[in-house]
Amino acid sequence: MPKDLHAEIIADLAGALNAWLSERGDHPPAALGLPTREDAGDLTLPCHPYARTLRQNPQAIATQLAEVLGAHPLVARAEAVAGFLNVRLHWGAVAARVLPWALTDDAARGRSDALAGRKILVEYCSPNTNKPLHLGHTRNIVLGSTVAALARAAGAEVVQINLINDRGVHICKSMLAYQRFAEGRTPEQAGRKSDHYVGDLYVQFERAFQAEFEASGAKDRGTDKDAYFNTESALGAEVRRMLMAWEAGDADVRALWRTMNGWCETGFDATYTRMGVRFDQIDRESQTYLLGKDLIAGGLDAGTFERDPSGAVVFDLARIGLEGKKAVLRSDGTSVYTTQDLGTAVQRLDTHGFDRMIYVVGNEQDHHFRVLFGILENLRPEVQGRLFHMSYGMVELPDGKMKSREGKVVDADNLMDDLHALAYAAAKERNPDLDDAEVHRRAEAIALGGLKFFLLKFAPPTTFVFDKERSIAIEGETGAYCQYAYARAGSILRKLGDADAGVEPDYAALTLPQEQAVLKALLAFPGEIANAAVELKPNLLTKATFEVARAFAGFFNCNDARVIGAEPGVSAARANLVRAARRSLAAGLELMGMTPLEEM
RNA sequence: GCGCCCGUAGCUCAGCUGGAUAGAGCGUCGGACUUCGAAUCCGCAGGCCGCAGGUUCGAAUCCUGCCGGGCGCGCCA
Repeated sequence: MPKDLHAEIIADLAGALNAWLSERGDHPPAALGLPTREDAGDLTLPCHPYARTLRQNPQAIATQLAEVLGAHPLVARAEAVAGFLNVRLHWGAVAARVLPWALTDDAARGRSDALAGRKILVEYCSPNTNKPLHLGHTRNIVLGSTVAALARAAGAEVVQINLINDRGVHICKSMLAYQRFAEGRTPEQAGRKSDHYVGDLYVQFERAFQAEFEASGAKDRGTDKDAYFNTESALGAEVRRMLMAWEAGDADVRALWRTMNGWCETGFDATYTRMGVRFDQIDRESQTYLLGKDLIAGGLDAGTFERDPSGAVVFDLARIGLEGKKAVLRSDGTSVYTTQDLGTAVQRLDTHGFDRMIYVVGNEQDHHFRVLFGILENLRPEVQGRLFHMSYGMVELPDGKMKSREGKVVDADNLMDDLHALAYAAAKERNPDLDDAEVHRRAEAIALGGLKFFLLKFAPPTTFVFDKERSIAIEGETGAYCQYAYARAGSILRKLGDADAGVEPDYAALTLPQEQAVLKALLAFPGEIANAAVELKPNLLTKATFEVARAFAGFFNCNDARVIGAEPGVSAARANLVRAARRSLAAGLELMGMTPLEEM
């Protein structure tokens, strides 16, 4: 079982403090934490909370506790300052415990049992089959796949699900455009990636509809576009006719639908492959959209739902502290989006019996998920606390937010091509004589790694502006910086060879600040990763990995801390420090779906 | 009108289950290559934590009210 050494050391010290405290009555357990002040040492305990129960001032308590810890072998110094107990660790002694652990224990690679034995479903991506994936999907995919990887590292059994929206009006628009404008051409004949080809048709439809709308003069009569589509529009009528034909199972419509969805999904698969993601389960709305009706009927009998005067079945949102009523079945008996979401969730509960189901969906649907979860908890009380909406903010462009209706989107494939081109140019400049295929391989690793790191480094709720140049930069808190640290660590070890084989490492000699910084980052790594997994905060993963990289860079550049040329025992100890850093770095990169590079 | 999210250094963002003198990256300025990769590293400067109250020994963090920005509030998906 992975061992979080940092937690263990803290628990060890806290145990001594708690023993002292409990001899003097009931007190909250000692919460040793990281100090905010740089000169306060390595661990700190505020003693103010004990002042009342011990009837002593905090400084006096801290002073006595300092004496308790002073004798501990891992403690170099314990002192009381302004009511705080500050502990400075004996880093030589700590190093002797940290490095053997960091080189072998799975915890140093981010593995934990924080979610051991749990079954976790992660639904993400959720594309529509009428246009290619865009930057928003990219954030979604990177968040979803990383959360899945983190959960797996934390010991969970993970099922990654992609729910494909493959039916509905928008699909019919592309299909109609195909019939009208495509002259039977396939994507191959048109020379287009197949999902882009379908997207082109969708745009053609929107253009034709816009022209029809403008020519109709409906706008001057005060009719907006949506209303026009649903009432007057000839194109709108055709789309609706096609949707009805689809629902009736019309053979020709179904055949075209299958073909065009196939084009889309084939194109998506290429994008997923390039991004390095893979799903365990594909759900298609064409197969799930009728689910939920039985559930509604049952809930109606049980009193969860009620029938309103028009005949629709509704859920009273007052039951979950919200206002209004949510229709779960139209008055004509047909289902709404929520109907199938309910059905799909219950089906997954029955087939998987999950402990957690995580929906990775943008924050514009926060309300929808509050309602959905509220209804589900009424229908199936056992899901309480098991449903999570991993809500995330929009990605904006340097010149404003994305608007798909205005065609103002960044296509995911094009974006990756752009980043690759930028990374390639930089790599080529650095390595003009290197084999071109190898330059491309490195450029791809830097481009995709940089993209993922950049998308993960922001807390999920944060809306941010995507910056291509920054995303592949090596300076600062970036993916390439972490890859570079990994490569430089490898460079030392290659040069070192087996020079330290059989040499007893002198860990007690690792007392330089640059060495301690690496040890600290290694110690903190597992806890951060486990936290990232449990709290659904992938930005903790980028942070923890970056901290290892940064500490290592400081060590690497320190001339007093050279591996090669140092006294043998010291050299061996430092070599193991490098190996340990490289091991944790590799783990961090892997969890983010990034490719480590031996040379850059 | 109601709900949710956000407001922190010139810029982009962490920190938000309360702890000391609020952090990181970028940018600016100044340093470090005869030595393991200078694509790096080190340092300086830079803050009414949107505003005003409240709770507390202690508030960026919790509560209330404002101000500013975003997203929602459908028998759409």
